[in-house]
Amino acid sequence: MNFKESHTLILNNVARFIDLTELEKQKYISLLAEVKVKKKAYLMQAGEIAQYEYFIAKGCLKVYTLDEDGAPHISMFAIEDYWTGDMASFMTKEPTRYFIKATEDSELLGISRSNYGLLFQEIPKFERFYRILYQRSLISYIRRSNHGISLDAVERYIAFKKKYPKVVNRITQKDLAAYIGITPEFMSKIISKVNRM
Amino acid sequence: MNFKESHTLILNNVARFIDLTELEKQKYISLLAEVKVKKKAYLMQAGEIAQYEYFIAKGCLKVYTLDEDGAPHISMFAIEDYWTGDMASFMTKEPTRYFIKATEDSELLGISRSNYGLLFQEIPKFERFYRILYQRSLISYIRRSNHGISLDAVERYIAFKKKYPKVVNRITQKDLAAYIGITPEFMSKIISKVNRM
DNA sequence: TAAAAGTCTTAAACTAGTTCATTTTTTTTC
DNA sequence: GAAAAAAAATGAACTAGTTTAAGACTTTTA
Repeated sequence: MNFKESHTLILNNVARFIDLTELEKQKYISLLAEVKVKKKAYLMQAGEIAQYEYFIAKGCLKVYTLDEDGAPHISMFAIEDYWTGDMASFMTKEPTRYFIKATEDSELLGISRSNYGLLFQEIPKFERFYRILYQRSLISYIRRSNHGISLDAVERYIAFKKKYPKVVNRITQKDLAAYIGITPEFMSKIISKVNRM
Repeated sequence: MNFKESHTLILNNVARFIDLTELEKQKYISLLAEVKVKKKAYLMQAGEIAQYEYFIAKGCLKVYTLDEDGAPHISMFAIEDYWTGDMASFMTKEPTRYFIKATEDSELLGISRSNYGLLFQEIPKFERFYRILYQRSLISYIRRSNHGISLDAVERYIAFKKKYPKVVNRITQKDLAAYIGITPEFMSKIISKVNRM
């Protein structure tokens, strides 16, 4: 994939909520950095300060923390047409507690902190874009955290498969367990149980 | 409390992120509805379509869903200077799955769906206000959903007490259990255990 | 201010999910 | 394409949190 394609993708993503003139499109693209991450490479590691927010043009990454026992907790799988990063660290400049690791060769577009600030000055419409983007993210986070509490592990697995059917086939069972919030052993049990149903 | 006080509160809240002229302040206030809810009364019930987003000037409310077994899961306690409602239902006009019930006599300011739309037309600065508000909510939701997964019940209780020391004394142990995600019986055990430490 | 309703405590039996240990299968790497 | 590394499956012993039940304490309401 050349960068023309990733630019088209991100412009289509933005066009969901705001209309940009040709000039604004060019300006926006000029504020983005092109980033490639090989499978198993890290885009971010705990302790660093997040310098970019990312749009994924191609590939798949897992976003996770490690608890005190060193066990990973995956908070999201980021694929094409999604946004990722650690907004808390990006905004506050505090060190992140997240790792972001590519599970496939991936191509991203990143916006730096200073360009993120510039963007609102130069194209105020982007306040609206991000207002709507964050509003929608908030809605889906709230839904998800409710599911996390009120459903048992089997139901959470079935809900994930239903909501992200394409993702299930691109990730390992172990990573899925770390996302669902159970051990790989129990995940294995669940899957063979669900398949038998 | 008369409404002047609640207006001052909401304007101070908004002033955290944007500056308004006197005229804009008046315009904004004119778009808000004054709402009072008595203790134990509902601000919202599952099945309704959310018509307002609310700012709490005074009081305390619990936001919760009921699972298939009829057990409540509290997703937040909303107190003075916080915002509440069901944004998903407010935005999509789908019926809400939430109940919002006052745990104390409360006074709120509500913005209707049509006024929310108007607000952005009349005072575009509010795109920025909500962009930042949602961004910060998102950050705290992400933090919280991570805690929910990686901490055990005792740790979740201690974290809640530390983060919201004023709220703990205003709610019942039963409601706290429904928020932490455990049974009231186990909550009772935890509290006597933590007090003995 | 008495009775009713709701909340809190305690304890024993139970269950969803963990831990640990071993074997089989799949994927990666040279 | 063989060897090494990682992922998946299986099973037995274990634990954090649930369920059920019953009595004590507090708050609400008439």
